[in-house]
Formats: sequence, C-alpha cells, structure tokens
Amino acid sequence: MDAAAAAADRSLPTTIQFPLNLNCSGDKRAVIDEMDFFAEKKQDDDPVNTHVDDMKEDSKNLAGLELNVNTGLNLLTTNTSSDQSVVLDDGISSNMEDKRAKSEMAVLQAELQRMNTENQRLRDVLNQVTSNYKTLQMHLVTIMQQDQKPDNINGQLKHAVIDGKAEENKVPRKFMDLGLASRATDTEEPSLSSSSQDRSGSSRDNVEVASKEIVLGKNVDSEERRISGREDSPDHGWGSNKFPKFSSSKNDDQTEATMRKARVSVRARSEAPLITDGCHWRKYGQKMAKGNPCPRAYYRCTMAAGCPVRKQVQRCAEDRTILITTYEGNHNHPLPPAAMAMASTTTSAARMLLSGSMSSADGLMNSNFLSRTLLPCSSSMATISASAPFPTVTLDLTQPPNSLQFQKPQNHFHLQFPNGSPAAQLPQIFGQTLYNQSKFSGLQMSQDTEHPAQLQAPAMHQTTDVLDTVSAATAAITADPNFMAALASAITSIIGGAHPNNITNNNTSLATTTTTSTGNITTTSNSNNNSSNKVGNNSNFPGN
DNA sequence: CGAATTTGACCAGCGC
DNA sequence: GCGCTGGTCAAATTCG
Ligand SMILES: [Zn+2]
Repeated sequence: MDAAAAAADRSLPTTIQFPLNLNCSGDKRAVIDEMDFFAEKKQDDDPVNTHVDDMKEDSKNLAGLELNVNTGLNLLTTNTSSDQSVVLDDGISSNMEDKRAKSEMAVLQAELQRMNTENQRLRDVLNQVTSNYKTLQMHLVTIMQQDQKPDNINGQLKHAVIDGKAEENKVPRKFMDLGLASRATDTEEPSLSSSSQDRSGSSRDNVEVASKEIVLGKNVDSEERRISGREDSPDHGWGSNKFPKFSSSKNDDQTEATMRKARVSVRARSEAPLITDGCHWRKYGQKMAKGNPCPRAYYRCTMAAGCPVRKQVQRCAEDRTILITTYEGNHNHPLPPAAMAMASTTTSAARMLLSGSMSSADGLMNSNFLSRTLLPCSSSMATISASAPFPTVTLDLTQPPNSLQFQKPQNHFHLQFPNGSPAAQLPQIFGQTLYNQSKFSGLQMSQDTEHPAQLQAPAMHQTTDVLDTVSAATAAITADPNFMAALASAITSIIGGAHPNNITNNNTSLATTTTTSTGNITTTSNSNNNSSNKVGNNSNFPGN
C-alpha cells in the first residue's frame, strides 16, 4: 500500500496521501512512525497579485450569483404567466393571447433589465468595497512594516524563497507569538522552511518515508536537536515576546485561560502513529478513551524546559487510518522552521477560537463576520466549535477519496489537495483558487458541538494577516506535497486573524490540531471526552 | 547509564 | 457526596 500510495501522491493531484509505511512489524516501540508534512517545499509566485485577482474574481462570482438568483425569479414569473396563457388559450382568440403574452413579455424584459441594472450597481459597489479593502490592507501592511520588521512583511517573500537557506541560517527559528506583528513572521515561516527543505532534502524525504515516518518538517530531527540544545538556555531573544501576561492582570488572565481551553485538532489520514511537526515530544501518558478502542497518547513539548504545549494523538474510531492530533498551548521558545508551520497553525487556531469563543458580543460579531466572510465557499473543511469545555478548531486534512477535485461551484466548495508533489500543477490552481476561497472551503462555527453552524469564510476579507497567511499557504501548498501543515496553518491563521485584538502574546494559549492527510479542515467541538483511567492497550501507538 | 516510554496512581472537573 | 472521565504524575521499565 505504501508504495502505491506514494506513487499516487506524486502523480495524481486528486488525492493527498502521505507516504507512509504501514508495516510497523519488527519495530520496537522506540521506533515511531511519523508523518512528514513538510518533507519538501518550494516557493511559489507572488501572492499579492494572485490575491488581487482572486478578489476580483470573487466579486465577479458574487455578482454572478446574485444575477443568477434574480434571473431565476424572473424565469419563474415568466413560466407561470405562460402557463396561464396556455390554459386560457382554449376557446379564446389567439390574438388577444398573443398581445397579452407580448405585453407580459415586455414587462418581464423590463423587469429583467432593471434587475440587471441593479446587479450592475451592486457589482460596482462591491468592487468599490473591494478596492477600499485592498487599500486599507496595503496601508496596514505598510504600517506593520514600519513598526516591526522592515525586512519582510507581506509574507510574500520571494527573496526569502530564493535564498531560503541563507535566510534559514540567519533566522533559524522564530519565536511563536500570537501578536499581530508576528503574524507576518509566522506566515513566512512555512515558505522559508519549505524552500530550505527543498534543497536539503527531497531525497531524504524518501528515506524517511521508507522509514515509515510522516514528517511535518523535513529536517526536523537534526534541527530540533540543535535547537533544543540552545533552547535550554531561556535567555534567548524570545524573552521579550514572552509572557506579556506578567505585566498585566485580569484581562490577560482571562485571555490566557481562554486560550488554554482552545484546541486545534488536525485530522490526517495516516498509518503513521505520529505526525512530525518539527517539535520534540515526550510521551507522558496514554489512556483509553471512552468510545474509542484506540488509546489516546499524551505528549508534551520537550524542546524547551517549560514549554506548556501538549498534544494528544489518537486514531479516529470510525476510521483508524485517520490520525487525530490535538494541540494545546503555544510554545514559549524559538521554533525551527520545520516546526513553525504547525505551531503557527495551532496558534492561529487558538486565536481564532479565542476570538470566536468570546462570550461577549465580540464573539458573536466574530462569528458573523467569519460566516459572512467565508460565504463564497461552502464546504466544511474547517469547523470551529466554541462549545463549552474546549473550543476546538479541527483542520480536517482527510479527504474523501473521490472528491479531490476542485469544485468551484459557488455554493459548494470542496477543496482537495493533491497529495503528491504535483507542484507543477498546483501553482496555477492554487495560485488563484487559493485566494478564491476555494482553498479554504468552509468554515463552520458553532457553539454547539453537535450542530455546528456552517459558515463559509473567504479568506480575502480579513486583514493583512489573512492575506499573508494565504499567500504563505499558497506558497507552501503550491510547492509542496506536504502542504497540509501549511494549509492548516494558513486556514487557522486566516480564521484567527479575524480578531487579532483578542490575541495576546501569551505563550500559554492552547490549541488542538488534528491533521488528516486528506486536506479538509474541520473544526469540531470536543465531544470526545471519553476515557478510562487505565491504559487498555499494550500497543505503543495510540491508534493501533 | 542516561533518556524515553510505559502504566498504574492520583487529581480535578462535571453530572447525578 | 459519589462515580465517571480526562488529564497528569512519577516509579518502573526499556532502549540505545
Ligand atoms: Zn514547545
């Protein structure tokens, strides 16, 4: 299966699969299978332009939609009238009927024209709004650049891509923070890592694959080790970003608490028991979860001494090929590029949750905003649930085997990512589609776990961060077969980006991310609270 | 021998 | 208050 899957991945854009080895035989527990999301990455083209185009296209689509609606009404009217006329036809002069029909026709036509005019007008308005938005966005970017990192802001770092290696060396790891300012950085990360990864290790990926690992970040291991060595000394630069909470009081605490509850789960189809996301994890527990035959494993980040980040790994009860990884918290230490994608994803998701789960009106606004924003797309890849215990964002990277095509329908959008390395094919597709919402098919927000409302969120209307994120995601996806992590991050970033205000730089926020290999993003409430105190399985891996 | 994993015990939150 | 469940701790065990 592995070989076949891998082959399929490379050649067919339809399905995304991770190169995995199903054979775990002979391995002792020491060997952990991992999924590599970022084995290889490439850079893509200018996200800005793409974005603009998308926006335009979007507006067009919207206009078209409205037009269609109106047309439908007209037609309906017409049909009705015609039917009547037909009925009346019997025994009455045809002339009168003709006249009447003509008059009706004229009326209808006039109506239609009026509708068209209206549509045109609406379109214009939309265009105007769009342009305004763009302007504001640019403005924001400019401001951000000035304020913080003059070097690279838009998240469209072509240069960075070009000399990804050098960049990496210069800025090997960045500190994760939720702040707006950092967002640009976050976005960049994926692309950087991807680029660097390309050069250093396509071949290596294969090796890893052979070794049954799925890795989110390619050179993760080596880098991690290096980093961990350094990180042990907390005195690094990240101190400044760190723990803003100390300075303040209630608000921060609340935020922190909220963030802690927030989880980001990533569902990925994978035989591998683990997803390598660039971080070092130590297993500290395993339990049987109620309602799921597969044990749940608990890991904590060991890249830095006091890193609060935890993750749970569990296989889906229904489909054991789906690996659900749930992340909580933010890293309080610098991360290697390889780890940035996932980290940013979870962080963004946490942010999103935070903003969305706010009990206040703010939360509602956010929800509405998101729903409105995401409108164009309708599928349910991203689900947000702010339900009670833990607001959770689920990124469902699992996709139904069939539906891996891009459907651009206005109402439904299923986005599937080619799993292989069809980077060549992707550029165009993603370049445009991505921005068009097609990428982030749907965002579901709900306060109820069971009945999540479905919202669609177009990435475009958010803010700069969104754009950056999207561009980064585009780049990563376009370039890489392992774009999932990037995708997830992008999505979450977008979602989370909606309400930067709520986000603090606290490291403490928790995000749960589940990644599936397929490519859908789903946010679900934490409904799976099943567990038994005793570990039921002998198996080392939580899903087996 | 150090590090990582295993796994039973322990604790906290929640519903009844 | 009690039991259930999720989550964490930490001693024991295993691995390299
Ligand atoms: Zn960490």
